[in-house]
Amino acid sequence: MSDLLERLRGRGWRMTSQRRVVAEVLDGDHVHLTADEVHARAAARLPEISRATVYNTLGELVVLGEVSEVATDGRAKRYDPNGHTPHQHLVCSGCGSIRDVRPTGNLLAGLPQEERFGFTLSAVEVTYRGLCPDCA
Amino acid sequence: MSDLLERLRGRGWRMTSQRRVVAEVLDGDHVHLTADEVHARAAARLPEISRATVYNTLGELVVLGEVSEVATDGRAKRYDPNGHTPHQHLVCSGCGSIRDVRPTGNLLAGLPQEERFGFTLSAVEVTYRGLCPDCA
DNA sequence: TTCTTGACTTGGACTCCGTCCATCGTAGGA
DNA sequence: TCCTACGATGGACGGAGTCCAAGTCAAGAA
Ligand SMILES: [Mn+2]
Ligand SMILES: [Mn+2]
Ligand SMILES: [Zn+2]
Ligand SMILES: [Zn+2]
Repeated sequence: MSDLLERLRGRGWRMTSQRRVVAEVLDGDHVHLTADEVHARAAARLPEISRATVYNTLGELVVLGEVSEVATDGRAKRYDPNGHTPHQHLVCSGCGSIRDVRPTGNLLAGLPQEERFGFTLSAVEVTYRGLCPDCA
Repeated sequence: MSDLLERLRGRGWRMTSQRRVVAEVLDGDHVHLTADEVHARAAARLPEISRATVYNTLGELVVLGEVSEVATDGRAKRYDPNGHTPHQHLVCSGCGSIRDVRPTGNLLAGLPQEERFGFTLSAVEVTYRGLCPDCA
């Protein structure tokens, strides 16, 4: 994602300091931050950045496929900078921590034709739940 | 779920008209209603029932395992009366409709040991996304 | 370099979903 | 029938996210 800014410029984005800072925050550790966490980290570099702009920018990055949204529960959505490498999530039922995981096999294949009810499948999201070593 | 009321009585539930009505609403079609939809249907039979009571009762039913919560997006949670038969969901990206589906195979088996990071797995949720025949 | 303009940002109001709480009512046992 | 602890009520409250009118500024034009 280091060339994210290039790709955005290539797509005609006006490169503002706000967008740059949000992109840099996501470019750091591959964790799964909430919008407010992104805002807090962005504000550390650019104090006046508004929540609305963080939401706008995250939404744009999602549409562009650079970032994906993860909604594991009824809490705040988390933003996943790992947008280009398909993967699934392992969520701790205790502390809520999230790990990226790569299950084997074709997940779509698990749903037999007669269970598809005429739908055109496009994606599968799998959430594995359990207790992490610390919470066990 | 027709004997739900029996099971609840057996668990020491005080049987109020409110709880009875909420259970009856869920006992109808096996659809996936939001809490407010449950409230609307319950209020058709018992006009004074409050939203708080609907939320309380749904929460209790979830804890008892009679009903499960489904959070497919950032919108309102949906309540699934199909609590005793494990199944997954097929969600239309167009209209948001939800169907119960039963994938084949052991879903937990898809996550190899070295991808479990010491977690003790307890459940897997799979959401298949695509377009329903109407939206395609 | 300066000018111009429409894309972008801002902050606050607003909505939606859900929780909390003080108070009132009642199911069900004595 | 009476008592009382459990449950219901509704209104205040909170978190997450959206919307909007007004102000700002990135970047192309000259
Ligand atoms: Mn991820
Ligand atoms: Mn279901
Ligand atoms: Zn944990
Ligand atoms: Zn549809």
